[in-house]
Amino acid sequence: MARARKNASKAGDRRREQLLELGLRLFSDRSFADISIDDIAAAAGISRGLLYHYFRSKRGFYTESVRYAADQLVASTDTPATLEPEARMRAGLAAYLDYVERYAAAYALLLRGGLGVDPEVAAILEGAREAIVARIVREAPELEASPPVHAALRGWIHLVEGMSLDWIERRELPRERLIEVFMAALWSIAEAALGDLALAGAASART
Amino acid sequence: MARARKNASKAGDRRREQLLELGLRLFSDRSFADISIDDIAAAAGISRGLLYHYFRSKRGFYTESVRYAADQLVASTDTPATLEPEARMRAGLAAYLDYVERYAAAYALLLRGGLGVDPEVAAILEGAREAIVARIVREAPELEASPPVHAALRGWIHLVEGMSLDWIERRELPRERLIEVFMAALWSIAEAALGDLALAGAASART
DNA sequence: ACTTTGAATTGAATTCAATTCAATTTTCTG
DNA sequence: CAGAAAATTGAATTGAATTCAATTCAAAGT
Repeated sequence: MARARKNASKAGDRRREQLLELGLRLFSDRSFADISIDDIAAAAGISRGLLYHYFRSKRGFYTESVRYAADQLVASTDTPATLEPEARMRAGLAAYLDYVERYAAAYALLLRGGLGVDPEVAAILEGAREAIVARIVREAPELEASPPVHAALRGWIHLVEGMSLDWIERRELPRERLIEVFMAALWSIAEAALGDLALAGAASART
Repeated sequence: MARARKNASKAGDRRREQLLELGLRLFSDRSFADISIDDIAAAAGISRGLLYHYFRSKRGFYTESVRYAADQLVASTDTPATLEPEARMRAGLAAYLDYVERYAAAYALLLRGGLGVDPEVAAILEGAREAIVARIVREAPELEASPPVHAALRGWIHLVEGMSLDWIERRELPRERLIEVFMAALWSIAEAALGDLALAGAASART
């Protein structure tokens, strides 16, 4: 029975995941309100009721789809610890844009959730941002972990998110330039948040 | 009858506006889904049906509340044309933060699309951003209206929005420093978007 | 003052979609 | 194979949004 449970649960997990991937696609095409449980069930080729076996509610399904995308994103931007801080930062941004490009729909879903939405979705997004901020602070020796730096980094992430979203829609900047914008903004924002010269050494050192 | 029409319509508009203000308050406390038409009607002291006299639907009511807040925000950040460009920019940001502080709830509502963010709400936000970008370009002589500059400015607005939202919740930075961060970020982002030295003169001139 | 007209207002009736649940089938294990 | 647990279904329920026919109200013209 132990194995049964385990197998069953493994099969169940796979199915769950397939459903979440479907959710990603559906919710990035049409809005939450425009999609009914029946639509989802039909698209998945299962019954209405089975969806409730896997997910608490329609909203729960949406929430989990968002969480799924957020986890993917955070995981896919992890970078090798062997790189120098600045190179590592660039590598992280490149990986971020890779994700944005490859899973444009999932990324849009994630951010279309908006800056807030319902508390649970907001918490998921906040968690993803916090994970990225924590990683940057851990990796960038010249940024001390003070509240101003945190505020600056969170702001910077909003910039990255907003410009990335625009980028997949309009392609107004070449990819490399976009990364340059992110790098330049990161330093100037952190510097300004701390006060005039606190980071001057580090900032000019990088040039 | 001409006067009757006009009066009637004027009274109707006033009422509509009161309802929208109520909507602003309600929707920033609880989420769209958590508030029923009956809740709204009860809070307004009117009947369910009358709400449908003034607004197409529950969603329509929400959408118009958002539009109302967006218009307020854009209007309240207009600045006197008599100021020098940089001072004008600072004045605009100060006005922006004034709005954010005074109408924190409305501001939060604005940036929270709502579950799944329907296209109409997204369009309202996009429109508000575009209005602000257009104003900045019009007022800042050193920014030519090229696609890269537009992309940079839209990104910068996301930064401003995100940090402002954080700011009212956590107050990690003093107001003046926040404005400094915005100013510093604006130049470095625009500069980086254009390419290495295009704005160098203007950027250092401001210091 | 009186009638007409259209807007404001109501609440009961309808509709539509989410959720629940008891029953059935499938899948695994001993 | 028996029998338990999980997967799966669809009919029944529920709750909230929307519609609408009826009523009140306020202003305008006569």
